[in-house]
Amino acid sequence: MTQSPVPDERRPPNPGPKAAARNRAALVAAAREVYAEHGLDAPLSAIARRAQVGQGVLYRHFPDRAALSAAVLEENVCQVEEAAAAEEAGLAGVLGVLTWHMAESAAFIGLLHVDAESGDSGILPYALVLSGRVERALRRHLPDGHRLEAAGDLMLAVDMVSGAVTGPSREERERRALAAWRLLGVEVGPVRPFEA
Amino acid sequence: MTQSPVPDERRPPNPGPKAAARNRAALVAAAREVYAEHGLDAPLSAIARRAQVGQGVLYRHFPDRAALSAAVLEENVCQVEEAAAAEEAGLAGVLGVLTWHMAESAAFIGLLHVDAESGDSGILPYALVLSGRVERALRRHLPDGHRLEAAGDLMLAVDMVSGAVTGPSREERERRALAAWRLLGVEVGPVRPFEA
Amino acid sequence: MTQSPVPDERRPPNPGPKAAARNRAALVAAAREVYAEHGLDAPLSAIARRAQVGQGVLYRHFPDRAALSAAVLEENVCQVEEAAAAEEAGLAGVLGVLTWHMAESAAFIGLLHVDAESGDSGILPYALVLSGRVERALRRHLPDGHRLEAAGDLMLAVDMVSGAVTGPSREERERRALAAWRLLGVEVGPVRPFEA
Amino acid sequence: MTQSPVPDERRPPNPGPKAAARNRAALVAAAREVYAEHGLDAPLSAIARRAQVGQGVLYRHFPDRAALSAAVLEENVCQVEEAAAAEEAGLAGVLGVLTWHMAESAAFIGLLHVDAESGDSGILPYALVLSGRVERALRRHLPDGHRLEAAGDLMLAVDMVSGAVTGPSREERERRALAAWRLLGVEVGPVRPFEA
DNA sequence: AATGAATGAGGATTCATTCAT
DNA sequence: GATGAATGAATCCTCATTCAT
Repeated sequence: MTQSPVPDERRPPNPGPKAAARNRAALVAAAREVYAEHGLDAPLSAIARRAQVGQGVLYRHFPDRAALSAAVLEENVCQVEEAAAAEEAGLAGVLGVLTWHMAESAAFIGLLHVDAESGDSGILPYALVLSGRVERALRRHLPDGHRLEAAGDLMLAVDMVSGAVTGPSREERERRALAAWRLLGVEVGPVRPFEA
Repeated sequence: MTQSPVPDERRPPNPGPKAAARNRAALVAAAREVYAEHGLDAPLSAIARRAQVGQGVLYRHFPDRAALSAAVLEENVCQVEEAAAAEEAGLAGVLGVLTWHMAESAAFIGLLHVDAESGDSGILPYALVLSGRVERALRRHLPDGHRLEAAGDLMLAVDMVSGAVTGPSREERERRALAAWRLLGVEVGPVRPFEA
Repeated sequence: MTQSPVPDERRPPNPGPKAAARNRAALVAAAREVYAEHGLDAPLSAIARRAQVGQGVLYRHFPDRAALSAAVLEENVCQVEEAAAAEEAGLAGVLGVLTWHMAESAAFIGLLHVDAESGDSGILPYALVLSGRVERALRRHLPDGHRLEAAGDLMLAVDMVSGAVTGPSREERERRALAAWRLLGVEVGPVRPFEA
Repeated sequence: MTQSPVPDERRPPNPGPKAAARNRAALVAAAREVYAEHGLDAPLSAIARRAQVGQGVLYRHFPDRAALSAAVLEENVCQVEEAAAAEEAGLAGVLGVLTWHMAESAAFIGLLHVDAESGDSGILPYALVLSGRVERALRRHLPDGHRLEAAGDLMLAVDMVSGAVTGPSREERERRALAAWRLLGVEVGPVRPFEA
């Protein structure tokens, strides 16, 4: 029983390969939104729909669910790295950017925690890599003798804060994140995206 | 021709209403196990199967998924309350019991966080109630001037620790929880269930 | 993202467990028909539809595609065995029944050949068992000195005949099967189902 | 500012119409391999990929799935015809070549049987043509009074043998083909491709 | 003429939920 | 009150086919 789509009198226009890059970007953006609204288990079809793209396109760009989440997270991590690269940024500044992402999107919160939740997850190894990149970005600005200097403490703190960031609204999430950093005795700069 | 009360060997003997309580308990226990293994999204059918009970029984006792999770969490909270009721327990002691539950089960970790993740959730109000009960249990042993004394800080800390408790193994989870409490500058007693 | 079917104001009646046996039979019958019309790769949904049964029921009774095909084939093999068990039947008689099934259904033709075609197939082991049962049924009536007496020749001949049985119509298939047996120098009795 | 005819390194150099023939050949070869490995239902995309060719090229050369299979079969049939054309070849010799192809490729086995299996198939008429060509090639060497001389018997025998050729390995297939010819009382020459 | 991205229908499979027995 | 079968919607994923470049 071979597949045979309807003889197809009327097909939507095929925008051609030019759309490839646009589609990829649209998918990542859509994923970010959908993840934020419905969590990481949102149906892939919803993401494709929001990106105004066929399901097949999603699969072409991201072979599986993990690849898509990874792409979203990757973007966030890049922003943090760029913030760290700006020489004038102090630790507080970089943490501000990091915190902004935490408040912005439930996805970011969840993605750094994949390790525990899913045994099946193919994100795991990649999440570790990203986690390492975040750690390096932060540690670069960590003053000697800082209370999170000991090995492991820095990322544990990040985990703790992101774990505490729950709440239905963006504002509530930001409020909780700041309170969490305060409890840890860490100063955080203005909560904002990098250079936006 | 007398009527023969043969128990109809094709059907299990009707256990009578006595079984009701046993079933409920079996379901909660099964749910706890299944949640720990497969997370909170585990199929309900798996829980019924593990409890050796028909699917209908599950629905009789718990009208929806939320009710079942709530029942599991309820048990944990009770243990914490009992620990707090034991006069000799200090804050550290109660936190030890709380931490034990966090390490024991991924379910417990997740359940106090439902508020943010699920818009559909009917657990929310109940989770708040339980959260309040945990807070009262802890606050009862909170010495004056403790660094978590300010309103909100106590449960925020609990959230932070439980948010940091990720890791595939029980041991790893316990290790992370203790490290998290240490970062918060809070002393924790022996990690153990209440009176076991 | 949990599954949540429409709140469901109107559901078709649930016939209750009584229907289980009827459903299983309906599925096998439907499968036989659909296989005959569309081949072994026919969509399972078509079979469920023809059986007037939900897709889930199909999966409850037959965990995978192979299990369903096996059930169909099993029935055919049983008929051949019963034909062989009837003492008065000679080899020709049993071959007549076997040939009837070959002509009747493309499924039967294909199922004894699964070994080669599909690497993934879970039918394979079961097909071997069934093949053995057919062989024993036939060999029981094989006179000493018959030209197919040597090991392997009997089932090879069956394979050859069933392999030759192609043709869009039942009649064409029967004609070809008989011609094939004749080429092999084997006499075949009346082509008919067992006791029908 | 002269216009620089840099070949635009991002695009493969336009191979010109020369490539057309090469592509066609590559597709047929790829199809042969893929069919052998995955059966006749293998995805067309896999064939295009194996041929190192875009999907569009496949459609340019072969308007549908049937056309591609036909092309593969066509090549086989040509070999048989060439074998028959070599005067010194006896029937046994030609059958040897035919048998080699049967053993070589599951595709060849299947292709002569398309008539029955697929209602949709556009191959059917072409398969008949090819079947006729094979028959003429063989009959040319059929001695008077041969047991397959009667109309229809010759190709029926071919069908029977090819139908019996199942088995996962090339060797197993060859063994079965030879056993089948033996059962039919037909002598077969060395199993080999034509002039290779 | 070649490329390979986009499209979207279709098939497999899983589960929440109902309900006859 | 328990059982567990039936239902079918929803999701995942795969491909045949088209077509802009």
